[in-house]
Amino acid sequence: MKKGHQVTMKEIAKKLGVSVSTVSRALKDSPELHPETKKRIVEMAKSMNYQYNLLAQSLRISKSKVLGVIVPELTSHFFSSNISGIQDTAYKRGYNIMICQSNESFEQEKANVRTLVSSQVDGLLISLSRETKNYEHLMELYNREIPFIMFDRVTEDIPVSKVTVDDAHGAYLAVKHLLEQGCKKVAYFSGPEDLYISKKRKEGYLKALSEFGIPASESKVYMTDLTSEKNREVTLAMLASEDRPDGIFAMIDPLAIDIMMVLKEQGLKIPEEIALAGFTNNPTSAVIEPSLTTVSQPGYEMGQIAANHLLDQLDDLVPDEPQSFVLLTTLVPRNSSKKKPNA
Amino acid sequence: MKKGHQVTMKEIAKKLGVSVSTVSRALKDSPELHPETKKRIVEMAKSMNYQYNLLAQSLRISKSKVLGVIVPELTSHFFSSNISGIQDTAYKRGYNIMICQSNESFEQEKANVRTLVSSQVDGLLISLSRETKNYEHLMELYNREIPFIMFDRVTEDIPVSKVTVDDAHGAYLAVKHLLEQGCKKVAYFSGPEDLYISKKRKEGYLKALSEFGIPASESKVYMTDLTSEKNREVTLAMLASEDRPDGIFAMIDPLAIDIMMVLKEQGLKIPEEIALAGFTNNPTSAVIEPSLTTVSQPGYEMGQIAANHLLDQLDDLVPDEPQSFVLLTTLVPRNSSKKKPNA
DNA sequence: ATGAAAGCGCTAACAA
DNA sequence: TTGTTAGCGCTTTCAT
Repeated sequence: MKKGHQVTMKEIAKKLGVSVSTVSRALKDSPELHPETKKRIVEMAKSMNYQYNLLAQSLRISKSKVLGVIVPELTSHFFSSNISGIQDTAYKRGYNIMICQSNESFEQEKANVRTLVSSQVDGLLISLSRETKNYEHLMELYNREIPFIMFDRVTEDIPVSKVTVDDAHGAYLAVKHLLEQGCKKVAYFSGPEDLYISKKRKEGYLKALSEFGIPASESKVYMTDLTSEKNREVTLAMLASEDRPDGIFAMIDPLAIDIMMVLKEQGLKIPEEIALAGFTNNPTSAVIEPSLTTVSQPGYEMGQIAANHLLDQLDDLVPDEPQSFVLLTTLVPRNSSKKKPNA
Repeated sequence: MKKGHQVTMKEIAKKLGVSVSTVSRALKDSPELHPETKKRIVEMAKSMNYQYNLLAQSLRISKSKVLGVIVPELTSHFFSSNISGIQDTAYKRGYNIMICQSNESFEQEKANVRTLVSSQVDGLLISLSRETKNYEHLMELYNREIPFIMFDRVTEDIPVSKVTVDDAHGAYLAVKHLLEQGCKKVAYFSGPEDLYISKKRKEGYLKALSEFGIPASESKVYMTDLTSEKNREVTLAMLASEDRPDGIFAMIDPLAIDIMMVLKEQGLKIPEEIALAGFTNNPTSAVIEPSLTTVSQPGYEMGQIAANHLLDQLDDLVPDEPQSFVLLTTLVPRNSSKKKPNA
């Protein structure tokens, strides 16, 4: 299937007996043009159904007005919120976005970076895959001075701007809340150890424990690769453990929900026998039963801020020095943790 | 912030004392080249950190290898599944995707079409906004012979390929199931009347009723604009109605879930007093309580099929005639409707 | 097996 | 106020 012919400036010029530059100027609404000529050209363009060729412009001005976005997966509500924020913001500022998903694969992520760079995106917004522990591909972007920033799944090893939430504090709020509800033995269910958010949220967990004078124990930290199978397996292992926890803080909501399913299936009362809190505030968490206590993470706003900052950098509206944006999280107490009626 | 310099073929050519055409041929692995020259060039390119400029290629060959995608919203699980399928497929076949969201606005959708066309996408995949009742912008694409196809939210007024599910049949399955469970008065909760899926699913609803010898009544059809407020309002109106339904088929899961919330809040037993079924099979539906009976709609596969078909058209692998892909849906019976233990 | 040259559609410095 | 010209980075036909 071949595309139909597209009208070019050249054709408009010919029809009107003017030069292409004049057409270009008229269509750009340049002031140094006779209003009459401008009018004729604009009208002719409209009548010929002229459509600007952004590709040609991009090549000429060495700017594509396209932002590349790489996320681990498109179907997670959190990431699609991010993208939504990025897309709306970019669009408002005259940019389009090109999207890739790494599917949590390091190799795929590297390939994504490559194609987006080849496509001449003006900048990139990246959220790292679970597998990414080596940052050479990012270092290369950095060395080649291709503007990019990271969000949510970031690394501190690369000196670029980052947009995250106060992961440690959010986790602290959740765990503190569980302790305030009377939990004595709170477990932390964590994703892969080297994930930035796994670490940060653990910090908050430990801080809350220590504040309540509870000695931390590695036996209360449960690690999963975040697949449903593993989540289930680890939860069952926890239930079978000698010193069964009476409260759980899960690193992300989907994990918390998997845990909840197992607890319910095993006939445990939530929150009476075991309280539960997550992190993200996915839509599901509000409607599940019992409703899930969680920490809200403003995905859409993160996307907006990330995109605006990157575009500000591109437009030299802000200094080039990397900046860190840390968004606030808030605790959303719900029934999965409320042991006390007044809480 | 300015981007760093990018190496071009010209520079490689100069360094090696060959012509640009030779470099181009080497990098394309053209057979009519001395293997030795080819090797030298490829190695030089690597050592100079050469990155292909897809933009320049696109302009030259009049193909961007980019697909444009327009969806009503990015954050819905169904649409992000579609996009995921489209992205994976496109990527595998050497294409990138550019994404826009219409935010359910007709004006925005028209603007999206315009920018994507300006960006010289090779083809478009479109799912219509709720507001779209006028198809001139699509007709223009059609007349300008820009390949595009529609998915999920389609219109029959434009002769292009479409990817949908058997909406009517899926709805029929759901309603039949409710009737088999003993419901006597089944209501249909519908989105905006002129939406393709509203109409199709109503067809299925009516068919099931007639098969069970139940006279259809417009008073059992409840219309909402799908906002949570309106959903709630309409549900309350239904509960207050004289002849209260004992079963509800909701056009999409999010609507079903809003309805469920109101029913639970009003103290109604689901499914005993009122049974409920949705359509889409969102992840939430499986974990909510009671779990929601629904019709599964393969979003990812729809995206794959849509993208593959469009690319097949672009590559002349299939005839240009519009084709309709109707994917099968299956009933997913869950607790929100199971009145009989053996069902 | 390789090079020269034209050109994709546009912009912008320079000329007139 | 408008035109001429060169060129963005690449591909491809036509020579050699």
